[in-house]
Amino acid sequence: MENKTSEISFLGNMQDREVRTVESVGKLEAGSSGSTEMINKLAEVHGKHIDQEDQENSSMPSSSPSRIQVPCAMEKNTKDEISNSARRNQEELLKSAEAEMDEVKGENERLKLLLARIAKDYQTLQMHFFDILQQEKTRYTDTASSNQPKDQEPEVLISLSLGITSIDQEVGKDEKKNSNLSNGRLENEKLSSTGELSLGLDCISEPSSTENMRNASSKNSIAQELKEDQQPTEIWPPNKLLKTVRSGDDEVLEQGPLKKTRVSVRARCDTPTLNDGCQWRKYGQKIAKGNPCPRGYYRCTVSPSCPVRKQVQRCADDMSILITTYEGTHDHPLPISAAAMASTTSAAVSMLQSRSSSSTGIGISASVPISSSIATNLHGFNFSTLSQTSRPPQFYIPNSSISTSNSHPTVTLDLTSTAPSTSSPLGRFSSSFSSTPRYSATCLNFSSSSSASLEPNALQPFWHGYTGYNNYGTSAYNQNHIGYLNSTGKQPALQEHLFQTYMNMNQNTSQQPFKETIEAATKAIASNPNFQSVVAAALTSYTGDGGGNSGDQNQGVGNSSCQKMNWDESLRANPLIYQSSQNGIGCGSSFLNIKSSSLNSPQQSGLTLFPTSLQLSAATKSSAASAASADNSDLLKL
DNA sequence: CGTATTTGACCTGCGC
DNA sequence: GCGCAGGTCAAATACG
Repeated sequence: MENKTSEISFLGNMQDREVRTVESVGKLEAGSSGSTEMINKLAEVHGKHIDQEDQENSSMPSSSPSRIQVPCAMEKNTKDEISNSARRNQEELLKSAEAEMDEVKGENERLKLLLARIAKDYQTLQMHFFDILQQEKTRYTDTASSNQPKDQEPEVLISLSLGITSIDQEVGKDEKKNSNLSNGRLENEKLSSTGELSLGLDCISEPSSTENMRNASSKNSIAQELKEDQQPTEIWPPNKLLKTVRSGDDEVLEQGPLKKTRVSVRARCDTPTLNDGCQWRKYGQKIAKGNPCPRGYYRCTVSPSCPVRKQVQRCADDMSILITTYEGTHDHPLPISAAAMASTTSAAVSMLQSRSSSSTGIGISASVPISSSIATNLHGFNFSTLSQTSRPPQFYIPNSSISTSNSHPTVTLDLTSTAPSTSSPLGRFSSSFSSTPRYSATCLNFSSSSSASLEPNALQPFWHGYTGYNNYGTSAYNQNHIGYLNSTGKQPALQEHLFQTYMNMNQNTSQQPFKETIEAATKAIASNPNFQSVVAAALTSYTGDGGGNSGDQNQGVGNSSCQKMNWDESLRANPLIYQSSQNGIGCGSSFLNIKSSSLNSPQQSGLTLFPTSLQLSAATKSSAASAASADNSDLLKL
């Protein structure tokens, strides 16, 4: 709405400019020897007809701002007194004014069209949002009454729309696929863990999100315990079965001895860690086999009980690439920067799970629409389960892939899209599977559309994210987060040393020219740590005081709990917002868009899981234009 | 002094 | 059962 308001204001200014232009022309004519023809012409252009009689008879200025008055007596006098040269000059001025007016008029028309389009988009989005809410509500009612007898808590909405999968069936096939495709790039990433991955927006207490998380729970539990209503999703409390998740509790979903799905993000990042919108505390570091760079272990500190952890490691082959692996589910609301990523990663997880649910998922090559905020911001990653009914705009991330290991599904998002042609993402991601045969997996190769495809909707997630977080205190949180990262830019000495050494070595050699300006711009934005702050500032400017979290911005973890509580209170005080934020509805949720390259399985289950979002298309990997157009078309479908 | 990071020890899971 | 590797814990250390 703020954008629209801005457009309206801008349009109003332009209209005012037009009026002023006409008025100035009228004054010019009135003050000199302007002919009545020109005056009429001007008036007609402006949509106002000035008849001859008015021009000749009226001696009083009209009260109407659009009416151009020419004193007759004065005009007659000027005809006699002003020379031809002066008349020509004024005619020239008149012509220039006409031209200016025409230009302004054209611009005005363009702005009108833009405004109409924005209004239409907004209306569409709003309708879509309400539709999602309605369907979520309906689903909650249905599942609570039939499928979830154990859930006594009304807050718990159980929805099986996402991730009811059975990966087991594909394990062998996946292994075979992986062994063929492996090349060693992801050797650093451990792909052994399985189960559910859900990071980000989805709070456990949130009904739909809880449901979604259960839906996203691991293949084993679903396949083997399909009849059991509650699917535990948390692995840290081992072997405990989920009973009921209560709203507002710090409890996390518990699950059996199942491992969680992981989402691995590969991104070129010159900072120690990706600014993913959360606050992390490092609790360990290990030298992983085959990689000189140590792997850092972080846990989320936004909430004391938050089980989400991540692993950060530089890629052995290319130390400019930072591999961040997320695991777990946030039990707290997330800032907008993190929320913007939630839908993307959840889409990736959903992709994995939907694929896994299929019995014929050998070697699926698919593209997953990724929130452009990932590519443009690289600041936030959340794994929130999505409502199957939501159909947010889709964005494509180059070189992203989903790889399901043997009972250890891993989603890999490759954001290192600078040189898609240099190495196939398929081969790149398959390497780890050969090196770790026990983790054989099917590599879901996402389309490697160039980053240019992200351009058209670059800020779309922020728009959506803001709509879902307008009471969230996003500004303060983001700024706080930025300050935190800046102040805690420390890095493991070895890792930093290795990386800095690498950067120094490649500083002169890695600056190969970009072939596409857009791609260069996208990369620049992605690598710019200040981009988030700019976006946050922009959002703040739109929202004003969006929430009560306008406190210290540069404080780190110390005040995070306070802010978290504020968010919790704020969100829970507003169930609608809270729900939407938890579902990622308002965060530019992205959905899977399976592309046709070697798509072996039609993914009936995937379609079932994402009836409205999953699309089959024939986009090619290198077709940035087609991807962009697809993005636009998807946006229109909202 | 409080908090975050470091780092060695310990635990766990998997393969042989 | 043993060894390896990943992952976690917690005391020590660093930092503001």
